[in-house]
Amino acid sequence: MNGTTLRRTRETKLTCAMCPAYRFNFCDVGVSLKCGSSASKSVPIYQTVRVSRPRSFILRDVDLNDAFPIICLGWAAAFRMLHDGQRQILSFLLPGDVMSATLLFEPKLTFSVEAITQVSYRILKRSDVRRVLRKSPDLYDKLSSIWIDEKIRAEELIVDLGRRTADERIARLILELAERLASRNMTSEEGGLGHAAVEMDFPLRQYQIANATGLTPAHVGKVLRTFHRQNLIRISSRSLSILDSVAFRRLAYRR
Amino acid sequence: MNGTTLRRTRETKLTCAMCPAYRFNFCDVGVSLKCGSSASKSVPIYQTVRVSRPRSFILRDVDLNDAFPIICLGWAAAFRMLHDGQRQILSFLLPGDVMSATLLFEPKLTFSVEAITQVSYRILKRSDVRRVLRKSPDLYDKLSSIWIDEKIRAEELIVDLGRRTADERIARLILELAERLASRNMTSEEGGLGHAAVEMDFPLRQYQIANATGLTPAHVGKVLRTFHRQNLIRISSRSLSILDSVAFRRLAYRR
DNA sequence: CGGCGACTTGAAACGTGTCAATTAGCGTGG
DNA sequence: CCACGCTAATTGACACGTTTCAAGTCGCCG
Repeated sequence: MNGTTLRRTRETKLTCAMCPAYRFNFCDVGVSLKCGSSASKSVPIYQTVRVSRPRSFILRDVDLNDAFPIICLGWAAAFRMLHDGQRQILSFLLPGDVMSATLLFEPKLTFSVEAITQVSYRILKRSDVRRVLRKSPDLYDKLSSIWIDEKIRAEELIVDLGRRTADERIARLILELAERLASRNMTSEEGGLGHAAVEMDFPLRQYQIANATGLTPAHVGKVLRTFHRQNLIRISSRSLSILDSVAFRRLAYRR
Repeated sequence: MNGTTLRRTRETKLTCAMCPAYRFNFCDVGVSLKCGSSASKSVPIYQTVRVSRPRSFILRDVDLNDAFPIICLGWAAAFRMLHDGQRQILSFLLPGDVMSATLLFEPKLTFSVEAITQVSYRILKRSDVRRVLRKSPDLYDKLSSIWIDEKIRAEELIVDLGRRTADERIARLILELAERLASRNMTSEEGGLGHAAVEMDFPLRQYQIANATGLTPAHVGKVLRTFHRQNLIRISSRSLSILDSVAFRRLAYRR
């Protein structure tokens, strides 16, 4: 049985040691909780690891469960659905991201999460996490950066949707993802001479970009095409390169 | 010296007992911290009370201070400013609202806050609040609802800006404010027979509605006018009535 | 090979923005 | 108390960006 024949969501034998988020040390949650940053001794946290296929749900907003899931591998999208079936993506989730920081406090979700690529994720028990937190409250401060980040990204998305053009929104989305991937060592420099290009995996479909930027798939396609023609970026086979990051950034920040 | 001749921001003798947020018992923060919901004895928290004039800054995003401010009276707006001077309002702040929940964890602001009406607010010392939190960590859960609310409203705004028309955005903003005011007993029923109208203070300028909904002042005016013509709402002298809340709600939620 | 989903492209429609001219409203100062 | 002056609201003509719709291509997987 290989990855592509996975049926639905299922549990695997994947351990933390195999998880890139943990290995590259950007899975702060796991590290904090297991190493017990305070003097308190390590508290055992029950974990399961699951794998979801592309386009399958990972969490539904109606579910009430005792889970605190963290992405180990792959991309996912947190989104809300409207009555008419339209979607608005609130954020893309990358390896090391907690799916929803609010789960620290309430077992309620404010959105659903869907796998974009194949996604493997660990599920900590919410009650375990809360128990650890209660034991060493200084962890609150460490974990607070998680939801502060969530909040900041949400606010930035509000500004994008409220006040920026399609070109700016798309450019900024790409740059945001590039930065988040870079901080995870998930980008590579293609050595151009004057200006090195940055390359990254980019599994997003145009309709997903549209759902994140409040645009139409058709229009996203047109904008990406103009970026391409201007030699700002190159997209091919689920991979994206920022060719002229100076010009691209100027476009995104409108100065 | 009366209220209208206030110069700039200044301190007053206003006490908590005079603050409507406290009196009506919707200032959860003050109540929790002072009553010490847990068994721990009440911890003294240093407070000052200030008054800001309309259109004056209450907090600047560049400030770094040790404050944890709570609105007692009046309306304010949390917003981000773009390079070109444009603004995007992230949320309106009403009596009882904490200005920024992130101040619980970091002395950094992600936005600025400006007074819309005259605003009186209490400033708790951040370090005091944190000390109390450390003493009784069960307060984290009580306070968590504050920033979960913040987050949910941010997400709803994202959906509005990304996926809804001007009419829907404006109608939903009005309904959101009506609900938040109602929960504070700050609305009144104008007894219509079949459908009672809901009336509330509404100090927002059209350009402020525009800055919150990602629209243009001119267009906001046109939409409000159509609402008026359809007898859905009535606006006069800083006061708004929802005349036909059924039809208005249908408009806002597009079914 | 067939079929489906994703992407491309273009024409036309639509919603919202832009701009400018005018009016209304309100606080301030004479 | 009135007049001034600023800010907000109103309105209309027009421009622009984005959507809508439809037709067609491409590539992948079964």
